[in-house]
Amino acid sequence: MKQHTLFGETKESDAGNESIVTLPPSNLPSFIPSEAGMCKFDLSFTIAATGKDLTSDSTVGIALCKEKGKAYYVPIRHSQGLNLTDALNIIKSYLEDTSIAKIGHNLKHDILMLRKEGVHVKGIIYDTMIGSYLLNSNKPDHSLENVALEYLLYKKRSYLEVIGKHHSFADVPIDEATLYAAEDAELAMELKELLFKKLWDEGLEGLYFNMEMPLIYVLADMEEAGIKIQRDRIRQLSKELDEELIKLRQKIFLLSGEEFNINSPKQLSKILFENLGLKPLKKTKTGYSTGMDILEELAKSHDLPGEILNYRTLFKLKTTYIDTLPVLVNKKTGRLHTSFNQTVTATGRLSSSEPNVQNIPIRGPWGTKIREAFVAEEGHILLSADYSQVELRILAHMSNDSGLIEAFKTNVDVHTRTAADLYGIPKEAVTQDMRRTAKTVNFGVIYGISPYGLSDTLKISPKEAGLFIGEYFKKHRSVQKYIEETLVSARTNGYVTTMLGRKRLTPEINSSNALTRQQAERMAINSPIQGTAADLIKIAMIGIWRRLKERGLKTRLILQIHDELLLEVPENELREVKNLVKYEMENAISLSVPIKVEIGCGKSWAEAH
DNA sequence: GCCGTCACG
DNA sequence: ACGTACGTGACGGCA
Repeated sequence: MKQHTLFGETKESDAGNESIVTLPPSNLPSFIPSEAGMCKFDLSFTIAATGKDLTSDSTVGIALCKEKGKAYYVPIRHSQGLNLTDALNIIKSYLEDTSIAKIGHNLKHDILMLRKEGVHVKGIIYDTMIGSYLLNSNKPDHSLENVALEYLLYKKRSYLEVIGKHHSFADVPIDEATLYAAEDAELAMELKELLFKKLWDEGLEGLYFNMEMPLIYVLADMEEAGIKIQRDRIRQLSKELDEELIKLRQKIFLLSGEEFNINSPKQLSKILFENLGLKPLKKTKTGYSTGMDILEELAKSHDLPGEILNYRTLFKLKTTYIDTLPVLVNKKTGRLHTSFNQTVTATGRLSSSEPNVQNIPIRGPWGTKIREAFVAEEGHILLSADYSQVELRILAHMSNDSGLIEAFKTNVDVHTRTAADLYGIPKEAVTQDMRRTAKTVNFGVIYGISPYGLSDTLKISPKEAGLFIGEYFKKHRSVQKYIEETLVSARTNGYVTTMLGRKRLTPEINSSNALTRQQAERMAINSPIQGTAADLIKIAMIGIWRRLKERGLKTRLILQIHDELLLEVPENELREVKNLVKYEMENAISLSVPIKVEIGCGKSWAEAH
């Protein structure tokens, strides 16, 4: 059989090699693929697409680059060029070959686009976008334009410039298209060399190769899988909400004495603070604040603020979820496909967009109703697995605080224990109110506590808040010491790290502006904790994904919500998958306290969680 | 395009 | 006098 080759290499057939990625069974570092001589060569590639919005995106061509100055453009759906099948066969012979390492910028996107063409990228990958992210997670933009500008001092021509007066990329003359697409592939190849060295210098190579790169495949599968929602159920909710909103509007206008746009904070301010003469409690940049905490306070002296809050709740649920989710259901799959963004957050968490599946309502009756519309496919069950108090457990481990460690080892309620400490009473005497206060303090510690922040949340004076904080640190000297050490290290190194070595730069930590400096200090305290929790669940996701593949199970990971994983499980796999998921999550890394995962199952997300 | 607001962890 | 809890994304209003 004749093999297409672009670079003149000889290609041995590797029939039967079905492995996707093969990495050590658990944890980091150890093994750098192309350095270990596992790959024949590195190949940089990039997809040229029609652009527009993602749903109607279609692949026009693919550029392949083996070394600088040596790149090819394979037209797939270009107005001029190859027959589609021939083109795809050439592409497959490279991108499905596990003995070739692939380089790209935002590979998950390209991998997913190619899957729609029946091309399944396999093997070792290097994503330069994620390289840039690991080097500085504070940057808001890791696009190829930006990264090439920062590291190569190269100003790319904009996509719109290339399209020019043509209708789409498919109509750009093929010579020009080749230059443009090949340039992207070349840039990624150059960036890989440069960023790779920097990652190695900073000790980030383990995180890169053993966590973020494998995770690309996991996230691609999750996005591709999507989740089923019951559209008729949501439409029903929309009708109910409409009726409620109409009633609320009338009530509000009656209380206000006039009609106005309730959604306009400016118009609302006039009603509240001018017409009704209520006391404005806080200012924003543009006027008086009408935020939730303020309206809750004002609700004590007038009926209107409470109704405004009710209105806002329902309006939010309707516009952001009820009316939007059905529109985003994919026509082909009938399911909802989010994007999991791997290079957005400063701490190492994922984010989710279009739609954001990480902020689907859960509280209140409407939260339940909305989550009831997220369901398992026929013959399947949704399984939700939740880390319990994961950030506090991580704090216990990182600070090595004997009190916290003992609390988790003996499985007592940690907030109740903190309450007993704070009030100096036995656990049995702790009231619900005391426990709630202690819970807020525990969260506060993770957020980089301050008397002002705590007083604001607890609605007590900063002085009282300061007493709580003092009492907490008296009982948890190790936590206090840990925080101080973290700050010292941030000040001297200019960054903080997670347990797995993920970095967050802290450029403002020595600022002469106290406000700026204190803000940087809170970030420096919070990031190692939030970031370690992010590392933990990422390792668990890769572990689960591998085990599922190993055992040939049909179960799919569907969603990640920071400390929760949602899986869609065929009924007959449920028992096995429950154990598998719990094990991988609880043993992803080893702490000096147990890691606890709670599992729930059901036909809907509401039932499972 | 920014601001205020609010949904989630 | 100053005055913030950490991390996100999406909406409507308004320049």
